[in-house]
Amino acid sequence: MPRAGLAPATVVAAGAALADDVGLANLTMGLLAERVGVRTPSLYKHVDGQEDLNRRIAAVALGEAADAVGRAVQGYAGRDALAAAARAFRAFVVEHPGRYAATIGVEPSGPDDPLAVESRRLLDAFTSVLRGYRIDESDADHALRMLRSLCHGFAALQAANGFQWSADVDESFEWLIAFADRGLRTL
Amino acid sequence: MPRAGLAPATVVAAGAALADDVGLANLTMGLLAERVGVRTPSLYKHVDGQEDLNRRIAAVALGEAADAVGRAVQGYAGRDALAAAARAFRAFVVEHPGRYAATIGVEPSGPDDPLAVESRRLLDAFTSVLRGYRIDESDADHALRMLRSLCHGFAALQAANGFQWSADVDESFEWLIAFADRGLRTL
DNA sequence: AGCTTGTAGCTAACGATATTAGCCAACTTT
DNA sequence: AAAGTTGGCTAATATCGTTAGCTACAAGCT
Repeated sequence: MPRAGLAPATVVAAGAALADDVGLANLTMGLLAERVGVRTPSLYKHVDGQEDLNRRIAAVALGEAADAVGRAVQGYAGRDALAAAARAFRAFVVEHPGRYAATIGVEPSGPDDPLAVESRRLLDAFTSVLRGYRIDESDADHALRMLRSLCHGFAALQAANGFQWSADVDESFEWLIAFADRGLRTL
Repeated sequence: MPRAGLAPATVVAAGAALADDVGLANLTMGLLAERVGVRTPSLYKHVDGQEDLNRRIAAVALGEAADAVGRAVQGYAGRDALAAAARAFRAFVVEHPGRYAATIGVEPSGPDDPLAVESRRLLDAFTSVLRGYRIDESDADHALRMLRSLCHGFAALQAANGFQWSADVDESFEWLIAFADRGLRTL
C-alpha cells in the first residue's frame, strides 16, 4: 500500500474545501478520508479528532479572511476602504460558507493559539479601516465591535438564508455600508 | 409502566430548556429522554426526530423572542423603542443561548410553517420600532435588515465569546444602539 | 361492568459515526 | 544494509439516532 503523502495542512485544507462543498454539519471523517484517498482512521495520524480539525479549519478560514480583507483595503481610505473591506469579507463568507461556519463558536485556548493569532489579524484589518475616520480613542473599540457585528450578522443571516422577503440582498448590503460610513463620519 | 403523560409541547419545552443548559450541540435524544423521564425511543411518539425537534425549538424561541421584544417596546417610540427592543432581544439571546442557536440556519418549509409565522412576528416587532423614525418606503427593508444584522451579529459574537479584549460589552451595546439611532434619524 | 381500540411507552436491534488499539510496510537515517 | 520512525491499514468499541414490534394503560362504547 503506497503512502498517500499526507500532511496535517493537506488534511485541513481538504476539510475546509469539503465543508464548503457539503456544509460543515455534513463534514464527516469518513467523507474527508475518502476525499484525500485514505481510510478513516488514518486521518488521526494528522489531526487530533473532529474538534481539532474544526479548530484548524477555523484558523485557516480566519487567516484567509484576514488576507482577503487586508488585500482589498490596500490603497483605499475612508469610505472606499470600508466598502472594500465589507465586500471582501462578505464575498469570502459567501464563497466559503463551510469554513466560515467553522469559525463560529470556537474559542482560542490561549494567546498563542493559531486561532487567536489569525483572529487578531482579521481584527487588525478592520481596525485599519477605522483609521481612515476621525474616531475618538474612547469610541474605537465600540466602533470596531459595531463593524464586526454588522458584517458577521449580515453574512451569517445571508448564509442561513435568513433574508426571505423581497428586497435585493446585494442592494441591502451596499445600503448598509453607506449607513455605517455616514455614522462613522459623524461621530 | 405508568404513563408519563407527555405531549409534543412538553417535549419541545424540555428540549429548549436542555439546549439552554448544555448547549445545542450537546442536546442529545438520550439526554432529553432522561430529562422528561422516559426512554429514548418514546420521544419519537411526540417528535419526528432530531431535525423536527430542532425546528420546533426554533419556532418556540422565535415566538418567545417576538413576545419579549413586542412587550418591551410597548409605550415607547423612536430611540426609546429602539433601545428597548435591542436590549430585550439581547437579553433573550443571553438567557436562552441554546434555543436561540436552534433558530440559526433553519429554513421554513412554507408560509404556514410555524417557523415562518413566528419569524414574521419577530420581524414585525422590529418593524414597529422603525415606524418611529421617518423612513422612506424604499429604505424600510434595508433598515430592517440592518437592525437584524446588528442585533444578531452582536448577540452571536457575544454568545460565542467573540469579544475578547478590553472594553465593556454592555457599554459597547449601548454605544451601538446610539449609533443606529443616530443613523436612522438622519436618513 | 366488560370489551374494544388507539396509542404511549418499552425492549431489541440496526446503521452511522467517531475514536482507539495494534499490526505492518514504507520511507529515512546512519 | 540495518534500524528506527511513522503513515496507513484492519479490527474492534462506544455512542447516537432511528425503526420495528410488543404490551399495557386509558378512554370510549355497548
